[in-house]
Amino acid sequence: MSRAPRASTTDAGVDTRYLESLLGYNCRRAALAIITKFLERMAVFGLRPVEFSVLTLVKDNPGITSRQICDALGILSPNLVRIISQLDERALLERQPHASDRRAIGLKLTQKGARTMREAQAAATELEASVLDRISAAEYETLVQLLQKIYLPPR
Amino acid sequence: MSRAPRASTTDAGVDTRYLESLLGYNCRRAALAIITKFLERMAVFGLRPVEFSVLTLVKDNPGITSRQICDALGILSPNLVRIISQLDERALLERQPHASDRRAIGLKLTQKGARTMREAQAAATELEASVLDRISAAEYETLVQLLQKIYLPPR
DNA sequence: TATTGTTATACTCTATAACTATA
DNA sequence: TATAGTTATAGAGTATAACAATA
Repeated sequence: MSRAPRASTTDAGVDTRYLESLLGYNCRRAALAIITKFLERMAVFGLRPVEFSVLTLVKDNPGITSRQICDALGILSPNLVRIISQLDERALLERQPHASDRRAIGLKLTQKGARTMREAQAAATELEASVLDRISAAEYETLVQLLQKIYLPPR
Repeated sequence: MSRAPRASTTDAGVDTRYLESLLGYNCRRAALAIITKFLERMAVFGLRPVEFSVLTLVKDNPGITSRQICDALGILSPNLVRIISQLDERALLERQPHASDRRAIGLKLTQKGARTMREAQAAATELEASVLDRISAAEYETLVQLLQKIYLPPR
């Protein structure tokens, strides 16, 4: 694990080499750069990253519960309540009684929600493609796979 | 840019494939996983990620100003004031009049700060090494380089 | 007129405890 | 006794406006 790579020094002559050798620092800076563009592009749909993620899970898993969303996204249930309520008020999803468990609530997209997500995911895919200005398609695939090895439980 | 990789479905049978195809999502999840370990490991030094980053910059750039730190880390000056004050109160760094600009304040580590950072950076390097349980040394190097291509201005 | 450091402040995000209704 | 969803609330993190001292 070599501790001193290439980027000697940043803009104003500040030595940032040590920080740039740390994986957590680089992940966070890269995530921030990408999310900033995501925020700008998704503003037209009124969707922040969490809302986009929640609606994606509801789309691909009709009848999913809040608990399952929390587990999948790593967020806490009290913090999901308002998000779901607001998406419901905006008529992007609807809550329906769960088949077997009367404590739980199944979620599914409304027609409006489905339409919005078709457009939003198309925009997200465009954004993904735009990183190919900086890295090759092969590097992109490698990057995604390596990131998943970092945070996904080993299979 | 292929849109449906390997990890079919997560723990509770939830389909997360689309999210896992997005770079921003993967970066954020990986960053979160790494930062969680960082928080645990650095608790003994009482250092959060920002404080670790600030002290690192002060260590490698004695006399650095708040403005330069803000630029390098991408944080806003009003939010740095308290961080610097607290590090000063803890006697980890000290403020000294700037040589040429009487508006600015130069920062440098105290002896205690230097000692703390020697230990903290050793711990950080250990943490870096621990990701080699999940990826190879070559993959590690590749990952860091690709992440920097994402967020650093092209050179 | 612009910049460094600062205060005050607001808004979002994240985290914990505790309640209800079901299981 | 445990779980799904909820409420209330506290603490981080992040954002903008405005000021004093200096450039």
